[in-house]
Amino acid sequence: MTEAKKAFYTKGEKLLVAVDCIIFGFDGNEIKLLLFKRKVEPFKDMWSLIGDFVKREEDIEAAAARVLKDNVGLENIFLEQLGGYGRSDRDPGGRVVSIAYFALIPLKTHDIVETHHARWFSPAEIPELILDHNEMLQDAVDNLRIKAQRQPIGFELLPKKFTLPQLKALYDSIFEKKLDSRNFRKKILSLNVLKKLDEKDKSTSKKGAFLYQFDTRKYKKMKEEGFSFKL
Amino acid sequence: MTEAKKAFYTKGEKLLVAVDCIIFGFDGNEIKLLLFKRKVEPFKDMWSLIGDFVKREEDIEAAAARVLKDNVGLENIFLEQLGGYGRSDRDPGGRVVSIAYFALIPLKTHDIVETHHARWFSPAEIPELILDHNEMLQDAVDNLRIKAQRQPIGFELLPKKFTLPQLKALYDSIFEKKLDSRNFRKKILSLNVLKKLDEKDKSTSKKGAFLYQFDTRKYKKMKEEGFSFKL
DNA sequence: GCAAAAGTGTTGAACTTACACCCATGT
DNA sequence: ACATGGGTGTAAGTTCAACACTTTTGC
Repeated sequence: MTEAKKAFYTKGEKLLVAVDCIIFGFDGNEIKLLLFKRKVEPFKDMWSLIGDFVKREEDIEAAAARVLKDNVGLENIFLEQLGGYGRSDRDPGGRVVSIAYFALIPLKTHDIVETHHARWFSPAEIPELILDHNEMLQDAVDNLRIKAQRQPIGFELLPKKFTLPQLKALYDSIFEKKLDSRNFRKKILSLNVLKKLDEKDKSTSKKGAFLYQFDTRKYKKMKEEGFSFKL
Repeated sequence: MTEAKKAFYTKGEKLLVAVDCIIFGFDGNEIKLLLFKRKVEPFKDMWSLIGDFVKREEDIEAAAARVLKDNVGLENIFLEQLGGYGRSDRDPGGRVVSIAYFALIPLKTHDIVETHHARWFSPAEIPELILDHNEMLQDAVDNLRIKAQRQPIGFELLPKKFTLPQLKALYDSIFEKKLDSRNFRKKILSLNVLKKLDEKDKSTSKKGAFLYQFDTRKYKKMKEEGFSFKL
């Protein structure tokens, strides 16, 4: 391209662009959030979402995936954009526009990541976070609630085999209220995406609860078409 | 801050950040989209969303508001973020991360903006747009449909006084199907946010249709609380 | 045998959908 | 008087919300 043609682009001011990941998990009982101790100034050692700067040749979504891989060791997990945060004074360390992503990671992988730099927090114990990260988190929670009613979204948070009481506990936790177990079963089973297995999980009761799996084909189809799952 | 402390920020690569605005309007009959002829290379003279680069000291939302003010002459209008678009190859002119916003502007102001550089398009005649703008637009339409069911969102598109047939035409257009007029009236009136005026608009029929206004207090309250408005 | 969690149905209320005719007025 | 768009009600079907007891089994 000629210099004249490039003029439009060169007059733009360049800014730092970051991605920040809100990582939700589920311990079988409650939804949890993975937070990290910040390693750099300003706000060193405060709790923070995990993030990084976007590289010049990198798609922003790829940057978010890289952050997850590097810090949690997971690939191919549910990752969806929440939105851009760009108040000019949001980061005293410099002008940074951040794109927030939220990720849902399944139960069994939880134990991998707890170190002195990273910890799972239950909603009640979320501390003050750096910058506008509490705001991002609140937006993510709102988003999750809305999504959970239109897509089988919470399902990304469970291991391959799970029980209905577990699934209900997940929804209870997302909506912060106890759903009616009979109505919940009726609704979830009527979606017709669950396969009942011949196995029971006896870890939480003497009677044991039947394990279920998603019927992947129906599940994907439904996800594409969207659905309404009112609770 | 010391040099050491700044190291984290200086190692980040700076990128151009832009905002692009999807501007919806309503002509009393159909929802419309305002597009602009691009003035610069690459893709000069192709149709495009309107946008600009974010300045170093400018909030991203303020940048979107500025774009609207400069190009459409409107301030204080409904403006909501759609999300960030950041594929590294999305713009052959340079590496630009764009934050898309959508704006809803009311009927009466429509006529202000038509020039040879800007035109209102009906959904059926949307041309090929530059870069990923068609993708942004599709996302905006999806978003609008979802929002229209949870918030009185379409209302931003109407002038202060409007008739129920107009409001129905707006919803028909957003959802691309003819709603049942009796059911529509029942639902919209049961929301209890409309004030019937003693005036009629006779511009579209001999009988004339009663004009309505929003009860601003109730309308705001409902917006805060959210609501479900299934169609 | 008892404690603890899993599992199971019904009923009334609320809401959604489908549907067709009269009204008011300008020409 | 007629053409045009505005306005109105009801009944059937569906969906939602509220509700309590029985089952299984490890201890």
